[in-house]
Amino acid sequence: MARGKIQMKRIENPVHRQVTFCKRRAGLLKKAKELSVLCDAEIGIFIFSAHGKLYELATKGTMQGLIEKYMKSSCGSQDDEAKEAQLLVCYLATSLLDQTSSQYMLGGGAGTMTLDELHIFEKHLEIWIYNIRSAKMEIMFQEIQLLKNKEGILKAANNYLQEMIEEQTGITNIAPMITPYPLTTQNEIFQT
Amino acid sequence: MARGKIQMKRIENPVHRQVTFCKRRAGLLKKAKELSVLCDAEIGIFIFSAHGKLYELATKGTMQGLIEKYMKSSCGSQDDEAKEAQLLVCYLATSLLDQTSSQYMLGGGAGTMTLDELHIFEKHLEIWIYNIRSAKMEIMFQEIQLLKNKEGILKAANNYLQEMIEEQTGITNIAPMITPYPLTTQNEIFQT
DNA sequence: AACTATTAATAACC
DNA sequence: TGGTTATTAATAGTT
Repeated sequence: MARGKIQMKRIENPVHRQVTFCKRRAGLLKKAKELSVLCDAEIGIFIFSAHGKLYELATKGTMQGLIEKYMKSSCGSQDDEAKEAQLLVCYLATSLLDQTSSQYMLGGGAGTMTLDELHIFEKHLEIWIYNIRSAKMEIMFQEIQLLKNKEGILKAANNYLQEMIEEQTGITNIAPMITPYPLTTQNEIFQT
Repeated sequence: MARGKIQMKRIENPVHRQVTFCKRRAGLLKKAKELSVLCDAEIGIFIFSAHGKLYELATKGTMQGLIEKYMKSSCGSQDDEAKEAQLLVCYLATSLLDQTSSQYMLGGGAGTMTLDELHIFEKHLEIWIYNIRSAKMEIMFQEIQLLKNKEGILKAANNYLQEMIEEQTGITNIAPMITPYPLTTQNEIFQT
């Protein structure tokens, strides 16, 4: 917006890009502060530079508080189980992130949660552990199936090779072999 | 920035404030998009109006992804256990919030976590459950102590009343009474 | 929501 | 980086 307008696309010259990043970043944060003051709004901004460096602003309170508020506001269009899970995450995040000490928020027993809250929390975690165990079981079951399939394929291949050898040599008492290379079959869609 | 400058303080006229909020909010988001495009930056903004309504922007990817990235960037100055716990929360949040389906992310078994990840996750939750149970136990222990104290006080009061009655009436075989009102003692610092 | 007179932001340059 | 200035962009007050 000065000395000629610029195209709204990535600035290719790295020096120009860096200069513009600094200036516009400062401008953006200034505008955010102004908006917050003038209109009594609460604003959070994160800016990650192309190289991953973080610049942040939180008007009023902390970024953690804003993130928490954001989660409460935006997790509003989902069904019950997912919502419940998200609330739990918010709860965990709140409890933990508010904590600056070295202990888990529950260590020491004099934390901020009541007995009822702890009870609910415990039940949630139990459900999660149950779900995790189910997921683990399913993954292991799939792996077992996969291994069984492979075993069957290898045995079949082995038998086939053995028959070929028998045909060619007339010798019948060769021990079963293991095929030394992978066989490509439709079962390979399970990646190991 | 037009037709006269304005003071950098809350606009008291609600109509003016609302209009300015709309205009400057649009301006801020526009500037953020421009900065993102021009300088290849990743930007997230939340704006909560004074009444709590949320307006958000995430250039590139989702706000959840940005929050995650933010947490990874900014949770860098804490000790090990707290950091571990925070990473776990990030992990939970990521896994859950990326999910729009009605199931927990682990239901169905075809989720994004590997067996190793699930294993670690399970261990973390077990630790948490252990900590929660410890906290519950401690709270319950305190309550038991409190109840025992109260019991002792009530018994003492009961005895005292009984003695008074004996003195005044000469009758000795009245059954022990329960005091009908609470006694204020130093043990009341444990709030029930 | 549209219109402008102004102010504020900033692209190019140093 | 940090400052200057010619321009453009944003917007305060108004309709």
